[in-house]
Amino acid sequence: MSHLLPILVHTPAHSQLAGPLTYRSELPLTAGTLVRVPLGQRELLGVVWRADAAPANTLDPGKLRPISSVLDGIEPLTPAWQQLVSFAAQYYQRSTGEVALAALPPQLREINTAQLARRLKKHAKVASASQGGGLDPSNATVSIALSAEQTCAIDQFDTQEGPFLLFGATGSGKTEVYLHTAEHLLARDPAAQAMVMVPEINLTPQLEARFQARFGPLYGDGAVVAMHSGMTPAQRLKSWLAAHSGAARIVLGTRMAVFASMPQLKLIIVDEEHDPSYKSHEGARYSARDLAVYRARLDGAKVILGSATPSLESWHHSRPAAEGGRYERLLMPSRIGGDAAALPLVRRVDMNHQPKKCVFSPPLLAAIEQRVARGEQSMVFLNRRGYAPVLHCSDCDWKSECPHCSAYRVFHKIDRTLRCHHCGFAQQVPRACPACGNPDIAPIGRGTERLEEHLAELLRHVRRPNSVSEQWPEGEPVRILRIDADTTKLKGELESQLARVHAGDVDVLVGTQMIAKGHDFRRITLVAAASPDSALFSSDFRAPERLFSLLMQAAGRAGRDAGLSGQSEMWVQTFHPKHPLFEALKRHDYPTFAQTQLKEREQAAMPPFSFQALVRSEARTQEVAQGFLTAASAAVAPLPAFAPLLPHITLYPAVPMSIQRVANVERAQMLIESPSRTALQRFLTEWQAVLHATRQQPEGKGLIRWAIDVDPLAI
DNA sequence: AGCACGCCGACT
DNA sequence: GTCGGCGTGCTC
Repeated sequence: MSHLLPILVHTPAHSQLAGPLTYRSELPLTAGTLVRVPLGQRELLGVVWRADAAPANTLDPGKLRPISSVLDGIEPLTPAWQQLVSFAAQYYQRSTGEVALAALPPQLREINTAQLARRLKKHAKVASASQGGGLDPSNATVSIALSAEQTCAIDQFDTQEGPFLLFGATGSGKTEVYLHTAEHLLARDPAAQAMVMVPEINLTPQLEARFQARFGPLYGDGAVVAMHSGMTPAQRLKSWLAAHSGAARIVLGTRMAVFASMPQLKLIIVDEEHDPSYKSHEGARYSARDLAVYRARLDGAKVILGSATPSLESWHHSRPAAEGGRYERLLMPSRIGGDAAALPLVRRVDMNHQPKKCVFSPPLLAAIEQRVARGEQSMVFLNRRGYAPVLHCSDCDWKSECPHCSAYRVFHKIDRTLRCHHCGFAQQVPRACPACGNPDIAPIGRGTERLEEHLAELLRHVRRPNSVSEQWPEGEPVRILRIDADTTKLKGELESQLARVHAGDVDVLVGTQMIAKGHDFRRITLVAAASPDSALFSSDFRAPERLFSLLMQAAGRAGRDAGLSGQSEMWVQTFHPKHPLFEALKRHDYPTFAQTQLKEREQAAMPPFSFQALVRSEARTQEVAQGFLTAASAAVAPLPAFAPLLPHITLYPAVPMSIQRVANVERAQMLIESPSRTALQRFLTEWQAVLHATRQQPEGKGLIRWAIDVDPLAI
């Protein structure tokens, strides 16, 4: 007698195939088993979602198709993993099939059973060969002296349940705490696994190296595996199988790693938990940080969120339990190395009192020159790449608008192009104004390219004193290096450029936020934010939080070498030196900043005191994009299912997105807000059907696509 | 989402 | 005369 099984395949929520599909199988299969099934003309990877009875549905059981094959050799996915997927799909309003299959390595979807069997065989051989390399963990404990704060944090971690928010200043040794907690865990439980998440691929190599150095000798080279989108499909499959089989003890990766199958997961670490990169921007728009906390509960694992500038959400969750907090705060306010390793002095330059239109204020320039003279390194960052954000004709007022987007094309002097940073459209810079023929078209504003050029000009006469050579009898010229997305497009370029900085082959580093994050520059004693003001008055209510976090992280780049930290400085050029954000920055005082921000958020009923979702729509015209949203929200009122929900929901009008047109597609959005997460969830679940139906209505004609973003980061 | 089928414009 | 555009429709 054959069994009927509900099986998930990759089908989007807005198709009629939202739920699991039913297939026949001669053999009974447990839930979580990976199978291949026919769907139409194709054969797809599927996951058996439940082992027992198939759901009653209207399909004729005689017409159900049989499973093609079972991917034996791969253990079924665990109930906890299935629950994580179910929750994520429901919370982020996507189909379970889409989330489940997107969480599996892409190569698993393509591979057939025979290929897989071959891979597994190879895999097993390699695994058994490297097994012998491990030492006895008990006598190999690496002893690095911990600070009192680190010891205290680790003790708290050991004795409490969590979730934990590790609030530690940059340089306070958070990584060492991560290593210790993982080490304890793996030594205590020979099967236990740990997951470590970092926000960006760029940051994985250095952390991976540290974990590999610590755990490789104990558990063999295969014990630490990486998971991020920069890996080849084959590498990803390999890591996934290692994690799934339990061979990998530590999985280190970006947000996608939160879905890794780890049957013995006992510890999750989310480093730089405030970083916006943890929020996915396509497909299911999940927050890996939030899912990590949820997953920890499902798997019975402990979770640590670490940051020097936590997200206001996490900070709020870690308020005292008496006030309703749910996270334990672990505090590490001091830098390692005692008084000598003090945080850098923050200097604000009031640009109102500097020469008009100057880019580098005289005092900042003098400070940089001083560092050069002392043989120390400086770092200047500016949140805009390219040479100038706009090209402008003074005669006819022509500007370098992108023909496909509602944005200016950025002037890149290096290859004399105008490039749209939204759609990628690039052209050679015209010799004269394309509108009126005026040859005098000028760049407005500045990006990192121009900053680098300008700085080189200003420092032209400055000489480095050391290593006096015959070629440069009066000392060598200043060496400036620019690092941004343009200089690091090719693989390995970032690494080689960072290596130059570390080797001391660079005096001044210029770049975007990229250089402010994570990289551990030992010899930098001056960090400068060239022009951070724009974020102060942004319409995005999270802009101040992001700016503060960026500046704190940047400040943390300075003086990491204890011997140099006494003289390290963070410079901020601003027209608003008395702004509370900079006041708090000067004192390195995140708690006060957070308190002020949270108070404002509470008064304005914004997250984390309310819950938001965004529906975005795209069409050829703004009218269609907005019309669809308006129609879908209007359709809600007469439906009885919404009656109990509507009192708790605020539906805002449809508006164009801040960059309204990208690649000739008009974009609109609608904000939905509620003081109750549950009410918002219920509303969205009901509304999905309405949105789908609206697409079939006249108002949906011409719509390209729509998507729901729960807990959006930018509005 | 894929992949078919299906009906209208510029090419070997 | 075909190749190929993307508009509906279906897949357990």
